[in-house]
Amino acid sequence: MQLVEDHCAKTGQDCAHGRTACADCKVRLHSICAALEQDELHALEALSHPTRYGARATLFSQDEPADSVFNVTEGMVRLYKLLPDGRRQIVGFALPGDFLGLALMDRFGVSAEAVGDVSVCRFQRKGFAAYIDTKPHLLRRLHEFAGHELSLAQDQMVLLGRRSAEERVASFLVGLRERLARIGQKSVTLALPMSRQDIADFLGLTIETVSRTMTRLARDKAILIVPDGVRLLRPEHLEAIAAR
Amino acid sequence: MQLVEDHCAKTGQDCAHGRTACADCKVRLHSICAALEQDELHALEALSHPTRYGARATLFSQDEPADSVFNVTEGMVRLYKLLPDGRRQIVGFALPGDFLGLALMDRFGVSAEAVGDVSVCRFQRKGFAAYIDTKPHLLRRLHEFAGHELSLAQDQMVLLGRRSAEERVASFLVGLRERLARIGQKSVTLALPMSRQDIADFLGLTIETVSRTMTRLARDKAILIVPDGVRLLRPEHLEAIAAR
DNA sequence: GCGCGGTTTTGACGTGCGTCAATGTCATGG
DNA sequence: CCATGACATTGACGCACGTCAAAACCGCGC
Repeated sequence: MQLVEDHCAKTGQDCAHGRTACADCKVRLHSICAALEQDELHALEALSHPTRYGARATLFSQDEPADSVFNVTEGMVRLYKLLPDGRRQIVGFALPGDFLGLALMDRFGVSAEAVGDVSVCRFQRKGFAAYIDTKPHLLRRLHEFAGHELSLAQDQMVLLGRRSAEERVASFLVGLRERLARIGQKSVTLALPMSRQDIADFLGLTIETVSRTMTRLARDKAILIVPDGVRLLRPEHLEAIAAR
Repeated sequence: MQLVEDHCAKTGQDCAHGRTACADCKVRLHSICAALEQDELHALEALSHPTRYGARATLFSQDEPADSVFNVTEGMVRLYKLLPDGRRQIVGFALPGDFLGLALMDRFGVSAEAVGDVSVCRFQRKGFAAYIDTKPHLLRRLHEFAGHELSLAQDQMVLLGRRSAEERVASFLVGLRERLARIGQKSVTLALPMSRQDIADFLGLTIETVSRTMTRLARDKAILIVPDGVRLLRPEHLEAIAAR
């Protein structure tokens, strides 16, 4: 996943580090931009509709026709499924550089909401697909990306099916840290813009269990709970719990 | 997912119905063969190494280099992940027509074992990739297939994170029935070649809970437990529980 | 038939996490 | 400054599912 670095080295821009979008590359195709030449990037950008969403805004919702594809450029998006009785499972959080609705047919099957304020590049599905058809190597890249997502989903299955509350919370923190590091934020202090309810719905727990578990980790000096986030005091310890 | 039907109508063979492979199509590309012309199918078949595995044989295992791609033609394969302490999560069961190792990079991250006896077409990853590069429409198909798998994985996350034991078992039975129906076995009597331990590890439960839950469903006359399988007596009832 | 090993079922009991409810924290706004 | 409301934490308690252990079942070989 050094792809952005590649691209940035090539263009001399720092679109990877979360500050601004490239002057020549508003679209944040972190995981695939290295496969694209400059003119291809521009072509893709020309197709995109840059859009902003406020906190809690809905990008799309399950069972609705999926006529758009999104590339997140700023902020965080929660992807979730609702059961008829209101139970919710968050199936993922999308960060800058992530694609939404890529590997989809005609329905999403998943809903997406902005966690805080969010910027995206939206594409008409049809136009996007048509462009991709002209760039086979780009399609391969997208396919690899889908494989990566599938692998994350499988890890999440293990977490939900077989791990204790403590292991879930530790994996969550460590996993988030890794993802943030990959897009240029390598701090040991993690921003957690999502609510405890979101974390609980992601980890298959309740608010209370998440809260108690974090308190316990804090008591053990593994983390420090700060406003809107967490500082990892003993990342090795968390990793040990997560890898268990 | 009527694709096999399309292909079979075209070729006049009945490769879809689980009896034999097509005379002209040993490879069972259920989900993609409709995208292929006859000569393309033959080209693909020429690349394949038909292989048989006995019960419990390992097709590949997590952390091992993934140099092959598999197309299941007969039998059932369990895909699972192991935690260091031996806990196991089955992330899926592969049926005839399914691909294994498709959307993968250099490692599988997942292990695969034959449940009973299994036949597959194995491909060298490199050769397979090279062939696919010459057929962009085939790659698109594979990509759609990956999207379908991702969607199944997300459903499984909801199941593991938010559903009761009864809901898990009912969804499992109904889901398996649907998948079997799609490959031509439309009976209300399901073969369950996998052990209770497998079912438990798939559903994030224990053997005992699976057993008790099935017994309860049987007492309620929703199912009838038969040797190595289950007959669905009131599928609507199960579907109601599963959809809940 | 009988014994044997593996799997499944059943029962009695334990516990990790869920539920319910009270309390604390913090931002917002009058 | 206090009132308000949203969210997070904490505590007391309950329950669905896990654990442990004892049958029961089911080929399979002799």
